[in-house]
Amino acid sequence: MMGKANESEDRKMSEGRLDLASIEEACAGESFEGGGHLKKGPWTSAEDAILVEYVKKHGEGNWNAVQKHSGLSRCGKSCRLRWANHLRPDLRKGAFTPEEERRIIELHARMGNKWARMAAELPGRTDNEIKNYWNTRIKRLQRSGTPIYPPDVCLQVLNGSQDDHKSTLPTGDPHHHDLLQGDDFEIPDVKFKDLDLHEYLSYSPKLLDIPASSFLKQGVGSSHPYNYMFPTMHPLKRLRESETLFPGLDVSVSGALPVFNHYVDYAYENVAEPINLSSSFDPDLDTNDQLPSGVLPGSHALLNGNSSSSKPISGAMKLELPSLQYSETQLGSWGMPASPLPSLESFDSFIQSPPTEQTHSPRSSGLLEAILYESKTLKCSKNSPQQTSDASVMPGAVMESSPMNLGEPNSPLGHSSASVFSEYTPLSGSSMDEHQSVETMLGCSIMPKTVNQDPTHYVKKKGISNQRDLTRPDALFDLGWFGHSNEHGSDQSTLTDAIGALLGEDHSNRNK
DNA sequence: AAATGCGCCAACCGCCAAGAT
DNA sequence: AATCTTGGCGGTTGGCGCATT
Repeated sequence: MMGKANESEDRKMSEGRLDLASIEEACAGESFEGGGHLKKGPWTSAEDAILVEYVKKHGEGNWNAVQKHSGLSRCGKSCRLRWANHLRPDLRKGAFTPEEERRIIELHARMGNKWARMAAELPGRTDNEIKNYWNTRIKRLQRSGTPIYPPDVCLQVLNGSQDDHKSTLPTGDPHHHDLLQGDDFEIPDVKFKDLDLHEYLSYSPKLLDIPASSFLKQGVGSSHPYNYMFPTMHPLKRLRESETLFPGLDVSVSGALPVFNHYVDYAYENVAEPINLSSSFDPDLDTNDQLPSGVLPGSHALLNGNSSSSKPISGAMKLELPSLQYSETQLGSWGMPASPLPSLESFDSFIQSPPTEQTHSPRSSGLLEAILYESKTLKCSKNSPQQTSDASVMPGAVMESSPMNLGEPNSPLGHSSASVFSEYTPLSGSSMDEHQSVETMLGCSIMPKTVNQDPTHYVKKKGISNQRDLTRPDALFDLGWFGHSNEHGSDQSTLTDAIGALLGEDHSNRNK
């Protein structure tokens, strides 16, 4: 494009070869120079030269002074971007190497769309570059129906994040940064146990007839280069509200909702009344054709009271479906026995991937998150006296009576859970009133944990909450979802139970 | 050969946080 | 304390070039 046209010249100029004639030309060419009009659009080599010269003289920063000192009719912002993305001498040009690509995948798995932070991990690369790369890659995968994260990356992230977080703990090695280097957040007072994820996932091994560890590990070594387990998650935009949404709430708790952080966000945004949230998996509705019209299978109907549920699944759904690809073929490629796997429908009930065509969207909830979310909510539903569902009954039927499901066909909650989990981006802030609603909605109280007596502690610490990308696959670990037992001593067991129940449920359904 | 679609990527835009005034 | 300025970040746009039809 524009840049391409100037690419060669840009390179030349960025190498420091100034052409004074070009500079004059650039300045002269700006008829509006100094007139308050700032040029936009592609940079010319002459402009680049001016900027390079300016930076040589004055160094980086104070970009708004560029115009004043150099006569360049570009806003400071534009100058900064141009310098950072194209003129910096330490820039590394050219295509990403395979190592870099893998690194990007890993980083994205950990950080989400934190391009700048990712760029910091990739010397010579810019956030824009990475972002572009990722976006095009997403599109490609979207088209091909391939999940985003390779299983080995997922595993690495999962395992690695545990380590990483241990390292971020007060007792951890402060020099161990690895992929989390540059994270400006901490997890204060979060005590990780030597807990193996596999314990959780193997809680109900019968269920899949394979150890849950295999579940995760099967993907490693898959011959499928893009046999990814986790989909791309759209991290919350800036969940600034999160701090105020959960005032005084232990980050390990508020943060321990990564699975449905979008949901929470969403809920805060839209839920006016307390609602009962439980797993909405309805064993009786585990096939699409049995569903009431417009109702998505499983838990996702739960959140579907509205447009999503009322409109045809196809089409719009395509944009919201998880990128987890559960084609039998792919499952097989993960090395997992086909039969022991939960039926597609079963998994779909978790993650709302309609067992229809191979749909794909990188912008969707991940399997692990979905499972955990479901399990968590399931547990919550069991514990919540407000739940209309019998704990012994498969969760999900509840949703039929969910106000958001029945009463508000146009409620935004009608989004599929997948979309809610992964896609929904709040349009505005939320209120404390809504906070209350969500707690109720979740069907279980989110127990505040006084990690820091100052409820604004995390807010003050440059966005401990909002900077942490809760949608990252490892967010669970980051935030102590796994291996973190709060003082209520319930998280771990709760989760374990919930997963067990959930998996068991799934299992039972599979055997139907 | 022309039309169309898609990939790539530079640049812009809006928002936000931090610092300065 | 309020306002302004600056820099940074993430999302989006739009144009060029290539491939396909």
